[in-house]
Amino acid sequence: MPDSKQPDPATGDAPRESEPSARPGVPERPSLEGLEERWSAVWERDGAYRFDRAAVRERIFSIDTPPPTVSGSLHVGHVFSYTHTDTLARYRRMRGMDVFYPMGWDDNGLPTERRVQNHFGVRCDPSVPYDPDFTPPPAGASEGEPVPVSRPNFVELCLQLTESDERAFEELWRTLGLSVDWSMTYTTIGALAQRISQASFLGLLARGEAYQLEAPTLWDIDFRTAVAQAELEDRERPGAMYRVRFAGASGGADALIETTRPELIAATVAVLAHPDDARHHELVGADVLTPLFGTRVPVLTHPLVDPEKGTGLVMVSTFGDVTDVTWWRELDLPVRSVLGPDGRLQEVPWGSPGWETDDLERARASYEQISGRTINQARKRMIEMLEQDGDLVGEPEPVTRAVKFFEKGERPIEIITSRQWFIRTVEHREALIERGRELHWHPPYMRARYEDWARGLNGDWCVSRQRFFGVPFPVWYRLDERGSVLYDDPIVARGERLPVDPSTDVPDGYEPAQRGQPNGFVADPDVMDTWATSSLTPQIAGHAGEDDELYRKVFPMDLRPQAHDIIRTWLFYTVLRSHLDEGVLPWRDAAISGWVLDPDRKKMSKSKGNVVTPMHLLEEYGADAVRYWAANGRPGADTAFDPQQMKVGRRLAVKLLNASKFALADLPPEGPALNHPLDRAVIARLSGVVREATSSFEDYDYARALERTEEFFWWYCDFYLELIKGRRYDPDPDVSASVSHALRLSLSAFQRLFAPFLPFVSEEVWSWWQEGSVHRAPWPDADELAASAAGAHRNGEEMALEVTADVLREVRKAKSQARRPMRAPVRRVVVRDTAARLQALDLGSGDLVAAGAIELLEPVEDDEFVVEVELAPEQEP
RNA sequence: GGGCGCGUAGCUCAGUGGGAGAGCGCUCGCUUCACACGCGAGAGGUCGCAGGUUCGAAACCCGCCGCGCCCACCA
Repeated sequence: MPDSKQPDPATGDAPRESEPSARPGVPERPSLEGLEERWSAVWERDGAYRFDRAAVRERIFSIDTPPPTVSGSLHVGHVFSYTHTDTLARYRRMRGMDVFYPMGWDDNGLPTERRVQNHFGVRCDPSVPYDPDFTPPPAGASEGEPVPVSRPNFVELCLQLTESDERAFEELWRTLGLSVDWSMTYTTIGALAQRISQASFLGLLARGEAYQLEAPTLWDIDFRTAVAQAELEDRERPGAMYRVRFAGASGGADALIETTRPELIAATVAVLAHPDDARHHELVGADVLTPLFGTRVPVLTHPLVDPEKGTGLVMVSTFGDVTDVTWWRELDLPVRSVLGPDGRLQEVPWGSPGWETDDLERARASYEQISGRTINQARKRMIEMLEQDGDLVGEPEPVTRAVKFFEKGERPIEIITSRQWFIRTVEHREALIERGRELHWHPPYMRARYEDWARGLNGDWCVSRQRFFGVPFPVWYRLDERGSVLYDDPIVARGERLPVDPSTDVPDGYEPAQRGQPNGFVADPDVMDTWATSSLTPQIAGHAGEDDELYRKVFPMDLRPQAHDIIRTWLFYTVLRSHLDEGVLPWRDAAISGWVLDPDRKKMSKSKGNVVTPMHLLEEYGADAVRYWAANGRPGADTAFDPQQMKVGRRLAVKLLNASKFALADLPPEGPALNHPLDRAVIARLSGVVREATSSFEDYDYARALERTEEFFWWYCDFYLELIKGRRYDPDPDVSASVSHALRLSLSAFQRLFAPFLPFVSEEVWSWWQEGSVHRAPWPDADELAASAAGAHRNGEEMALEVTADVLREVRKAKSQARRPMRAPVRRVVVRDTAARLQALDLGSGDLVAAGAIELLEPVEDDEFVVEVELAPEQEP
């Protein structure tokens, strides 16, 4: 409860009655309840975190915030890493920087599509015409087949759903106290992001850095879209190794190969051995026949073949895995494609060119058995047929192997030939590695992940996706007089028209009626990989091409914060785009966060069902407490989810409330200088802590800054505040003046040191006695504090504080062991110690005898520190 | 198979050349004039294992073991 009659703690003056003070004074019973709501409203009202675009570049600190994927809800892992960034932002702001800290929402892409399909029970069908009056079926109502809707209708549903998610996300971030400038928010599906993505793409196309190619592509058979190497992950899957006989053609020797994919025998184009493998020398150069189909395939050699595996012979099919693609390319083999985009075996023209066979009837009959079936069904049937024909040799051997999956997919990736857009990556590999070395990594070892990834790239970045909710490619194709698509010379949109949707917009010089007609045009049907947009977040956030004055002030950015799992995607691609478009690194520093692990040290993920949602944590422990837990996670280190740490954080916040109340409520007037040794000593130590916290923050190590501050703060409360109580309440203003001064200095520093971590409680205690927001206050100055405490070290005063605390600890121990209260009087304390320490003790003995209720303090010179405590006899009740 | 990280008290983790630490948990005590959302005290460790460098190693070097992550040509 604010008390307007009490003296103003900052000045000691009585508040002016006529002018209601902005400073409410120290409340009777300070509390954490409701601080989030109260202060976030004030910060919003005052624009506390508003970016000031008038600032000069040197005073700007710009942050390339990760736009969280808008699909469902944020989890505690987001809270973790976004808190790390926020502490850094708040530190820089207090250092006087104008912090550019926008938020983005990554709403475009597959996760949203999937969510919309499930939520509304619809499916996108681009052949359906747009229905302007379409209303979706009520959520959960559709039991049966999903309703086909047009692409524009589908996109509308996506926008509708993401918008409500984004409101919920913003609400959570505000409750957590992220100091973002909410007037700068962007989305990856918005017009700005679309324009920048399309403009960048057209630039790359004009410079030959983007190209279109019909080639074997990583393909997800469920989503029916191409995916990129960076989106693959390995999953262990049980399988079996089959040994299969390929009969020698024209009476030659048989070849025994081993494969896990017998369903691809019809797609086999060669059998390979290692060039040095003597076992197969006579076979090399001959032809063998595929079992069941009788296709002639050559036996060739290639150094990648591992002679140790199986028989040393391997079949090459188009395409079973990425190695097949290498062999196919390097040995210039033909394509025999059996797998369709839907993951079923497709019709094959046996007997026509490329599908010649020594036994046409048998080939057709065999293929009849698997045509139209799924991969698993075809595999099963093939094994049965091979077994019947005696071409399956021995027993299949069960194996567990790593299979590549699209990270969001449910069935293994296949490789299917299709026309896709690519951005050149491989030829820039060395330059990109060099960019990675220019970047300052926190922690430094994270750079290895970047370099490993860059070195391991085996193809250019496939950026086209056969999906709907994304940024379309701004191109059309001409149709010839027969209506065939002419891919080689796309019509590109003019820059002023961007963003365009080629499926509804019409290219210059054409009429809408010419769409799909002979001599007319068609739209490129694809959208961009979501990373193709989010790799441009620095440009999007900075409004490149739209507000170049702003862009020049914030780009290249100062900081990219993100988690380590997306170094190969988000970080790598952003470096690539900036390198290709601007020829610079997109940021100077990268701060890499770890993951939140569940208590069993497993990664939290939706599929494991161990995800913790954060809102109830914020409600139960308070935002500051949750932030405290997060800020304890070292940069880059995976950290266990631990509500216990949140309780500790809450304790710390309460302690700051109470210590501030003790120090500031009815504080006597301060003197001009610190004239007591212990006051100078504590400020000298505080100066060291500020120095350490500052250098930790400069090194992006928020966790160390917090740890050092916290450690000293608890010590300060337990020892210094106890020691000075006598002088604090002394009615003689000459006695209390120095301690009053020290309390102001120290509390002011503590409140500011904690502000990046505990923004709500820090603002609360700051508001009791200071003008303005603590988050706009200058970061404590170690040199200034050291100057206030000048001479403390030289005069042995720091030692005085140390020895005084040592003795107080011994006195407390004696009382505790005697099971007496801490205020129990002590008749006599004998302190044995070195002369230097006894001399120092003398400087603090006044506070010591008061705090310990000591009647007689007796120093005795000795080599070893020993304290003898003689308690006064217990009084009878 | 390669790379990176980690291994310190029951738990979570600091500590990078000289004394083995913190918080939580546990035990005991204390209505103390900021705080019982508190205060004080205590028990608890072969610093993964083995070797080396050094006057001295939890720390530096070599090897091994275990855990995690990333990557790989995964047939």
